Amino acid sequence: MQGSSHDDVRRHNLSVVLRLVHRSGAASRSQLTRVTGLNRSTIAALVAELVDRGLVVEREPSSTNQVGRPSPIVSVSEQVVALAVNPEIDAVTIGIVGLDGQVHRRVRYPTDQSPSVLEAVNIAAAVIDGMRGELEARFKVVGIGVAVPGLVRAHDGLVRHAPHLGWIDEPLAEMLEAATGYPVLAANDASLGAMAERFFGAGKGITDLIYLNGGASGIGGGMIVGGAPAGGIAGYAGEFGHTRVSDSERVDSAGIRGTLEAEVTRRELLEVLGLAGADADELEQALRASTSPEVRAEVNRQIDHLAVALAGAINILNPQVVVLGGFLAALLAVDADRLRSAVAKHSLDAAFGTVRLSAAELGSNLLMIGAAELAFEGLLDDPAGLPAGVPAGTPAESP
Amino acid sequence: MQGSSHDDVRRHNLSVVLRLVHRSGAASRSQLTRVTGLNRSTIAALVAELVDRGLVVEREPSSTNQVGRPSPIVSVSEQVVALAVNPEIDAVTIGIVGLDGQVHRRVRYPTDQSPSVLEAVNIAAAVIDGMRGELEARFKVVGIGVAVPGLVRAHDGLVRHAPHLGWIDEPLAEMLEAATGYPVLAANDASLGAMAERFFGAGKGITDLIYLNGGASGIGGGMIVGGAPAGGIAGYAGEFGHTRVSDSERVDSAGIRGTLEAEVTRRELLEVLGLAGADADELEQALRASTSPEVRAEVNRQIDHLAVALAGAINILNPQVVVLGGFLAALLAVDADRLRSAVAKHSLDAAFGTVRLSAAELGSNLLMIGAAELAFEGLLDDPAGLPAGVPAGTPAESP
DNA sequence: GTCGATTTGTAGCGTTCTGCAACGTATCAC
DNA sequence: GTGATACGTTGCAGAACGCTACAAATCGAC
Repeated sequence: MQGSSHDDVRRHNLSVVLRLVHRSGAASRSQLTRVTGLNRSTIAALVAELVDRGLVVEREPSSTNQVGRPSPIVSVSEQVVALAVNPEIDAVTIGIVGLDGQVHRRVRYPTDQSPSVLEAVNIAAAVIDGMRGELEARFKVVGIGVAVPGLVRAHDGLVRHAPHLGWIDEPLAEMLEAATGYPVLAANDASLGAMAERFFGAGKGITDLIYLNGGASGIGGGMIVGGAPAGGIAGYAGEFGHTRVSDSERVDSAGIRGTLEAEVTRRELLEVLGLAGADADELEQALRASTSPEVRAEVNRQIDHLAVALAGAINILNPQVVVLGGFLAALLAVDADRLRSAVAKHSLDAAFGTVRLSAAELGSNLLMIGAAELAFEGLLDDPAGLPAGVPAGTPAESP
Repeated sequence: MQGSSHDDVRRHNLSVVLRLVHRSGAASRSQLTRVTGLNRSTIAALVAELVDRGLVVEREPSSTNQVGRPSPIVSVSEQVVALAVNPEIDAVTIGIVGLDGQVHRRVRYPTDQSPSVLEAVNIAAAVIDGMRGELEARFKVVGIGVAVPGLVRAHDGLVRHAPHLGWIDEPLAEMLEAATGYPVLAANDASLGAMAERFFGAGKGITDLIYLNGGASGIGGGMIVGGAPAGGIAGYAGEFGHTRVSDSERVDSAGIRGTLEAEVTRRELLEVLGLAGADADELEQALRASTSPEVRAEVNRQIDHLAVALAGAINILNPQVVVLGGFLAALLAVDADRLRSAVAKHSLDAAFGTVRLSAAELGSNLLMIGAAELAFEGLLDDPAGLPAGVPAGTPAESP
């Protein structure tokens, strides 16, 4: 419950302008005046300050087809980037992501076995050190965002429990910060996926959204509630995978019976298809192509269970859009009608009537964009907070 | 995505100060400076404006036991009230609620049968007309808030579906506004209950909270997510009653099978106890007193099903507190340990570890306070928005 | 190609609100 | 009573935005 003063007004307005160009990619100054409701002269001053700080650039408009003096186009500076890190069971992926959402570079560093925290940190730090020349020459790095497949405590980036990596209570953010010298934030991968889809994917402009992702190791999710990412009190929110959907004895990765994650699995789809492995696109292709009644039965079984979980979430959250990623998107693609009517059977008409079921749009860049967004958040909240025009600090010694 | 100007700063600061005294009941000016971070002189000016507008009053502190010049105590004016209306299956309740959360008056108008919208509006309007003399002499009325047992569209107060009242697509707010001349807002009763408990009851100061209420006609709920009431895209959020908790064939009021509302019912508790009817306290007494194994078995069955729904909600929302009202509070009171361990069995340790399970505290005033809060919301957001001035019939101020 | 209409950038001024510093005042402890 | 402390009060300065007037750039009509 804080009061605000003039400094806050300026900060807020800078933040609003930077967020707008961050999300839209580019906007004319006159568009900014209309959207923000601020005065022309104020927008001019705000944009000038953002240009000074090296966060945005102005360029002449190309051809407007409009009467009147042309308004300069404001777009995000291509030099401002965040680093994205995503440790997985078989690799650590590191990326350079621009403030405009563009993924400049992505390095996937495969590991023989599931990496320990120390290994993951060392890999990330080594890759980042390798890029440091490029980063310092061409870019201004605001920080590092880490997408972790597990529960992450929001405020300090402690990994409480990442079952598939076998991590428990690991101070990941702290370690990576010490190893690289950049500020580090970490969050659950699916929550970041939700944020990415919301801003740059299937949920553009949506204020209430549920995102569910199906991966090799289970089902995770995230939500946007009332326009803000909902993390819960400690950042553990969004665990849709452990929602109960049946009375069966199957257990999930957390040992809970009859849950979504226990009933709806990528592994079983691959098995019934007779495939050893497949990426998301291949799986979807195979499911569509198959005419086997066994495959069909398994797909139907999984769709029906997925529907129960979705209906429950929809009844509780009344969202506008449900975004499905990974193999859940494949289930939607194969039989959207069945999924829709199954959800309808378990949900309230009023709440489900307006819901759109969408497949995720961002594909393999999803987590890079989401993690980067996490790192950008501080800058977007307070564009004047960081020192203007100065790249991030010096590297510290490795642990 | 709006910019802010000077007017907004002032409005925001007035709003912050009024909200603080609204929730705390009273605070010294020096406390306000500390909490808001604003300057002494600014607080003085803000409080002076709120006093001018008749929204708060200042009084001399009684005994501070502190060195230094005593700071005036700022508290909400007792003249500012909202009207609360709650149509139910067997009565319409109307109340006068102060900005300090005090319920000045409550009138329960019983009906022979479930009232139609028109009847409910007419009853409310008649009762309010009856109070009008008092209202105009002693109070300043900011508006009417209605707590409806059903789905209500947030922005215009249309009752989409109130199953127990048999209302479908009724423009309740509009009708009551026309009948009384006061601005009217309406929302789901359980969502308002969540808000009331959050500000004045078991969830004081909590930012992430789930509220579930068990009534004669079913189970409703509401949530506070990240400090804000979560209504979803149309205000239908919080329907925990229709969460699936078993594979059984029992159906709930919406015709959905195996849901919380189908399995956990007040009626069955009364039946097994051999009671014809009982209020919440009597039911709790009877359950505690009973030694019958049948009663025990039914209680356990209901607790176990309730636990599934709570666990699902906790996994998804990661709240700090779960507040149970109505007969659900009785289940908690009878065997909190069983409920706790049953929830633990279905939820993630990290998410459930920190959750407090509480009984609702506000009892019979819950919906009056919640509905009034809805009506106050506009005033709290913009204390200067309504015409300034002194309520009618106020004695002239001394020179 | 010139002229008017339209839209937007730019510069200077005024308004509003908050912060700050100095001073006044009420209470407590001795 | 006297000093210390905390807070209210007053006057002034600074910061940010809106407003107005003017300049500039584009389009369309003739």
